[in-house]
Amino acid sequence: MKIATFNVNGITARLPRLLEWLAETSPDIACLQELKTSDETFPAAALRDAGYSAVWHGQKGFNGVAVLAKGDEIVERRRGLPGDPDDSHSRYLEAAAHGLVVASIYLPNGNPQPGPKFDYKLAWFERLDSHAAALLKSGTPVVLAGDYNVVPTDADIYAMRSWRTNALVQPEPRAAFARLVSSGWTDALRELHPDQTMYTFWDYMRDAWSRDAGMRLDHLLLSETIAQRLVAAGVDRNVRGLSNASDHAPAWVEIRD
DNA sequence: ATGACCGCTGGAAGCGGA
Repeated sequence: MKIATFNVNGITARLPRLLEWLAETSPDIACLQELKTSDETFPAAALRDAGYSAVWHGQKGFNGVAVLAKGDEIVERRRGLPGDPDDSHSRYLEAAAHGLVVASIYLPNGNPQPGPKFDYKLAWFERLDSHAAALLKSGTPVVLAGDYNVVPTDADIYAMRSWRTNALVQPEPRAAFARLVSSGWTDALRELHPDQTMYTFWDYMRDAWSRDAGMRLDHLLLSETIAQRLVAAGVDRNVRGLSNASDHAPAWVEIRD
């Protein structure tokens, strides 16, 4: 079974590329981020025609997350993280499909830092940490997949020089990510590819793609019973090189049945 | 090298993104 995550950077603009990618790679479950559209304008019919059921939490203009599952399997479990009733951003959606629980995560970017957006990022991370602990405690097989907006280590970015003050590489979100992983999750891409660059994002600016000036921002964290079944993990880099591409490429894991 | 690219909104330039 293949589970993927893809920050589409606008599902309206990206729909042709998204449908191509689904047809070519046929993930059983796909988590999407940055829909940048409202619930009413989510392209559910086109995805259904492509063979996928979906749950989604849209937001006009920015944010927005969805989970797709092959067939009619998907059931929504939760929209939004517990812990802050005033949080209006569409950044967390949890669903059950094909015998798993899967969450689509779009962690706040946090720039500029320091500042209120960075504080929001760290607070959101704490709420994710608490909820992830509750999921682990339940014993359910879980995949937490999405755009964490964290470059975990210096090995996950082409160069630190022009990003040193950026929220993506600060010690606090890095520590939060490391703490989350060490609480019982497996960072699937790093687990199977400890020494390779596994970039998932290349900036539109400064010819980042052609220079391979990328970074690893999109992660799939596996609970223990899923991690034991992990057989492959990768990034569909070619998707980033297409015309009208998102600035992220899909990342995926293959789980033994 | 603080470089100027995208998508979206609104109906122009500005915001948010990373």
